[in-house]
Amino acid sequence: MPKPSIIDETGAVTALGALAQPHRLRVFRALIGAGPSGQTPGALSASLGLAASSLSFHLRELSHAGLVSAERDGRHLIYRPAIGRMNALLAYLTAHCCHGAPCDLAETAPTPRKSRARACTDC
Amino acid sequence: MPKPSIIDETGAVTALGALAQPHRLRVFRALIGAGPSGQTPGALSASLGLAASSLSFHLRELSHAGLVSAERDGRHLIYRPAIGRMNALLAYLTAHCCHGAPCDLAETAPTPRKSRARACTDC
DNA sequence: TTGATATTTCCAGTTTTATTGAATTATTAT
DNA sequence: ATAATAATTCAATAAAACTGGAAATATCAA
Repeated sequence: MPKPSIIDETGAVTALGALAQPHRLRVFRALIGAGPSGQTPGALSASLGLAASSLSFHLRELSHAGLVSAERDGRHLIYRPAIGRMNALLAYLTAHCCHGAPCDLAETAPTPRKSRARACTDC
Repeated sequence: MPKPSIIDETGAVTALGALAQPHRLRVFRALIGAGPSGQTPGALSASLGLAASSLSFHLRELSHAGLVSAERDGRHLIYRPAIGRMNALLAYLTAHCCHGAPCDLAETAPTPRKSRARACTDC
């Protein structure tokens, strides 16, 4: 189970910024699609049509935001999505920015009897 | 009930970018906190300590992303959060960027019997 | 109409992002 | 050792974002 960490405002801004770029969102989605086995920059570069140096720049942004991790395997690097971090971002947005309706999925799910998370933690 | 619209990749990038700035995230959160009655730029400017022109710039970004709406009331403008759009963004991220665990809140909720939304719609 | 208030638009300056090719580092194979 | 592969870092540049003051716009009040 991915670590259920929490993210603070600064972290949320950084993570949002990391995803707020067409190429980077594609890279991240590709890694999500790849699953736990991850993908190498070479493969991403080929499938997304990005210059190696440009891709490297974007991977660094994602990594800095904590949304991906990298591990060396021989002369390859393997990048993997940090799902726990993504969930933390979603949880932050749901808690602080989504008054009234946590998220569409939860909306159709039956309300848990115990403590349904309040929409906006601040107010 | 806020319109359950959907958002495409471009829209998601724009919305993410709108929230990926400290001042704008604060502005948006303040509007969420204000609820349906909204807030005027003057009030936001005062409470957040932003220059009027700077705030106006940020409100335009949020508005352009569809995350807030504005209505004139006398010589005031009233900005309100577009919760439906925010939910659409959350839904997009959950569907496309959150393999394995839709979101922390849903995680603790009982799984609906019918069709639990697949984690990643693409893959 | 004149004046005051609320807000946006315009503008100039600064900072941050993104892109590309060349150089560099790391690893493997011969 | 040498060459080849995988990826990053560096440097230069172009484009976009952010800021704050001044000017413009819209509305209300006297």
